[in-house]
Order: sequence, then structure tokens, then C-alpha cells
Amino acid sequence: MKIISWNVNSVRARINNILNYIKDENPDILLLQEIKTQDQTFPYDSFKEIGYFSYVFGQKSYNGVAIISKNKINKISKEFIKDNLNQSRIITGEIFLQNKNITLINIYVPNGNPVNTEKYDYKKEWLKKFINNIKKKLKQNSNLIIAGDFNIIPEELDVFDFKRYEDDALGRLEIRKKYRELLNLGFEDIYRFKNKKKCEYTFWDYFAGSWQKNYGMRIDHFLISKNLLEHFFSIKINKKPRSKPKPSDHTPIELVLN
DNA sequence: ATGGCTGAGCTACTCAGA
Repeated sequence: MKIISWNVNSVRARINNILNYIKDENPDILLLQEIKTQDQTFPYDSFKEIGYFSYVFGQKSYNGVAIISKNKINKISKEFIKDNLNQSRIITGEIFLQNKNITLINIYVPNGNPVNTEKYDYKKEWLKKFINNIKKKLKQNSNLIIAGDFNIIPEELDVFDFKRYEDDALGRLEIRKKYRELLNLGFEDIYRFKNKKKCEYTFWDYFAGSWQKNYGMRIDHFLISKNLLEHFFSIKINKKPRSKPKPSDHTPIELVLN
């Protein structure tokens, strides 16, 4: 089973890139973040034509997440946490892998910049609630996959120049500790688990030639419950979509389980 | 380099992103 996570920075502006990518990679499930559109303007038909169901938690202009899947997904929910600002940042569902029932959690964590503002407080509060609800969920189901745009640089090697981000909402110790707290509930950051020292990124700014200079950061992650490790086959950051015309500033991360 | 690019909403220019 191939599950992919991608912050597309507008599903409508990116629809041709996304459809071409699906044809190349043939995912079973595609988790999208930053769709930047409401449910009623989501391009359901484009995905339906190539054989995918769409489950959408949209929002006008900003944020928004969706699950695109070849098979129907059970128990879709948009209420994993109560969002203080009513922003559309989480959609969950349940899938089966062999005999296991897995809860799939697709997230778009608040950016939180600038620090020392209500935006940063919102990010901290959001992560706190998220971690609490993961703890609760683990009591019902110990098979979880959390994927998406975390807006967290886990370690120094996950960004081209850590000094520039150590007091940023993506790199602050206080935020990285939240990530560590989440992992300590029984997850592996599966990319880092399989690539102990590798420097690969999932995001590059649009400006200042960041892509060409490889001034990027690894902020999109797949966290899987440790008891799902026996199903692990591969994890890959696919840089190809970032090199295409009119790219998203993020590139997809691809997980294969069997 | 706390914004040099991009997208949405809208149709001039702001907000947001990381």
C-alpha cells in the first residue's frame, strides 16, 4: 500500500501537477495539505475521472486538507481536535492493512511565525491539544499513521542553516520538544529512522533561488506506530515534483507498507 | 534576508506562508 503526503499549496492552482504526479506514482492514498479552497470548489471530478474518491475538509483561501483514495475510507472525521480558530487542519479516517485497522491522521500544523505573537501561541496550543488527543486515540487503537506538514524542523541536520531557524517557530527548541514528545508516545519518524544521517528536504522557498541552492528544510513527516514497523517497505522524499513548472514549494513524501 | 516569490480573493492590494 502506497501512501503519500504532499502540501500542494493550492489544489486548484496545482491540479495538473497533481494529476500528472498521480499517473507517475500511482498512490493508493494521497494526503493533501494547504488545498486553499472550500469543499464546494474542490476539484472532485478531476480525481474521480482517474479513479479516486476525495474526502475534503476545506477552507476559503487558507489551509484545508484532503484525503484522495482509490478505495473508500471509513469513519472520516474532521473533528480530531477542536481548533481554537476554526481552521481546517486535520482530517482522519480508517483503513485496513491485512488484518490491522489503522487510523490515518492527515495534519497541517500552524506555522507559528512570528514568535512572541498570538500566532506562535496558537501553534503551541494546537500541538498541545493534538498530543493530548493522540494519547486518547492510542487507548482505542495502537495502529496510527500521522502524516503531513508538521511545520517542525526536528533536528539541526533537517535544515540547510540551523542558526537561521533556532529562534524561528519551525526550529525553536520548545517546538522541537513537542515533536519529541509525540514520538515518545510510540512513533517513529520513519524517514529519519531509515536514514540516520541523510540531509534531504521537503520544502524550499520560492524566492532567492532556494531550490537551486538546496536551501531547504525537512518539515513534512510520516510518523508510524512502532507496531506497524513490521509492515514497512520503503520511505522516499520525491524531489521530482519540486523541479517541475509551477511547483508547490513542498515536495511529496512517499511511504510503502506491505 | 522579518520577505527577494506565490496563491487567494478580487480587480488594488492585503494576508499568509516558512
